[in-house]
Amino acid sequence: MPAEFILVPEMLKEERQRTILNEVELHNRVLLTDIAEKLDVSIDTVRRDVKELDADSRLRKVHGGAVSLGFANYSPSRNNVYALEEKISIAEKALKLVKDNSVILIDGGTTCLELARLLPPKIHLTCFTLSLPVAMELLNKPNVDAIFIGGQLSKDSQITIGSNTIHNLSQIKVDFSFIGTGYVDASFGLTEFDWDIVQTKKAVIKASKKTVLLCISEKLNSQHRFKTCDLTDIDTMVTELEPEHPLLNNFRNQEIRLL
Amino acid sequence: MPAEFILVPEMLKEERQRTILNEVELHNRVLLTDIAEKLDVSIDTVRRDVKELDADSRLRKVHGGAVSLGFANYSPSRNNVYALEEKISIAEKALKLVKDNSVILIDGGTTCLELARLLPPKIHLTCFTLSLPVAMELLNKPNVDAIFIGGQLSKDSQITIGSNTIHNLSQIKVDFSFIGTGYVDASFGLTEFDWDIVQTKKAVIKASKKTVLLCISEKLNSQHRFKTCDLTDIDTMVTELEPEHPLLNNFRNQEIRLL
DNA sequence: GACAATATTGCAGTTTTTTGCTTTTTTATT
DNA sequence: AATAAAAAAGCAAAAAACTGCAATATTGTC
Repeated sequence: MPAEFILVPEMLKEERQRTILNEVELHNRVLLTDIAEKLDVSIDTVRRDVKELDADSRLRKVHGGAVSLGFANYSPSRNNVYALEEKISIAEKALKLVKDNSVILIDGGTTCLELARLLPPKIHLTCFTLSLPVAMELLNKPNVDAIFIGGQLSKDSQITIGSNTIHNLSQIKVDFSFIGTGYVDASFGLTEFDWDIVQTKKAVIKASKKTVLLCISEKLNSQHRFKTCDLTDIDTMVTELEPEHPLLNNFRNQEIRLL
Repeated sequence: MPAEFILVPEMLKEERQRTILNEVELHNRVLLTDIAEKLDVSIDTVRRDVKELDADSRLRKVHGGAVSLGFANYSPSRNNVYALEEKISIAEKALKLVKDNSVILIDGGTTCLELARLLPPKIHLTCFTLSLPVAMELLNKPNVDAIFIGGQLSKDSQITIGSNTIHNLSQIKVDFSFIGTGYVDASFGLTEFDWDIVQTKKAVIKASKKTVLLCISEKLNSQHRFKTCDLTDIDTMVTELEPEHPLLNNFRNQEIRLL
């Protein structure tokens, strides 16, 4: 810097960062260049400030600017998830079926949510979902193009259901869908407690070239009142067990891949 | 120091620190160089004073100066929504426009989220939204029939955008929509940073009989690159200010209701 | 009051931070 | 794949902070 231009810092770093934060909170999104111009400092300084604020989790740095955290740090309490270990191991196995640049659909339920959570940051996907928690999770995946299937929201299952949802599903065809189920039995197939959800799951299966069922072993050999589909409609069933495990014997003679 | 210039300290250390503290409280920040000049002591002395005051948690020392504690303080654990008080007061005012058994739409953004949050448990509504956080909130309202407008998810704004969303919006007509905006100006109208979001907001407005803008006063008289609509397209604007507040003068001669 | 022990202040030299600029690498878009 | 924009890395100048030190002030004790 030429000696004759002595810059008196008219602003402390602290103030500057406070201003940036205000701007971000206020407008949800800012450009680094705009900030630099407004504060009359170099873009580098702004970039460094934003980097710091990001490190402190005060905002989120994005290419070219920054966005407010909002609810990005939304963390549904994962502590009280039943059989989390098993579900994670299922999700890990299912993850191997997810090919880069494919088009998939992820259903609701805690096991499917784990799958969404485990998607690596670098994977490139088009991912449909009708689950609010899954959608929230997909927001954190930089290379996943997430599309939400709209419709009426079911309060307990946190997914969209109903005719609108089903119609929207009828418009798509994905490579793989990953679904959960309430109950599964080798001869009765997949069943549910709720009629609306059954209708939605049917539409999901119809919208998929291949359907993968994620299901902890505890649900095997159980059934309820409304039927989603036969086991033959499922291409792959993933449990936390080894595929050779005796508990899976009933499912072995079906035309279904165990994983 | 030459013996003939004996400087009687016209100020005790105690007084000096009191003065520094006052200055900080008054202006939220202070430069060490300014203080040194003002008190006519060396910069080192000021530095040492500030260091002490910092150690006593009376202010926070930063590079080049000091800032008041309140200024620097933030509670990351606490709900870190910017200007939460104002937004709640806006949401409370807007809530009065929400009639039982009506059909409304709630946009994304923190202010709109507060509105969703404030919906009383007993209110009976059909509520559309394209915001994931708002949808999550609506799940807690037992008597609200929530419908999610599906489409491509925008990671930053956490709302659905794009042609599919716009098409879905074209199929509905709600009594009231409650929207936010990035920027608003009396003559330039509502503007945004993001083109896709503008298109979506346009579709929202078109899908509404009446549109209510929720906007904290800090955003008044600001603008950005893409235009959502003119102020005349908005029926009611809700800020945290009294409708008679001078800051709203520019907006008074428009055909818009201030609240 | 004398005097030693302690604290305060300013100064000079050194180290650390901050900032803007340039160059290279990465990322996004067409 | 090509292009343009943004980010990262390295560099240098300047401001600020720190360190040790000497001069001075203050305090406590006799």
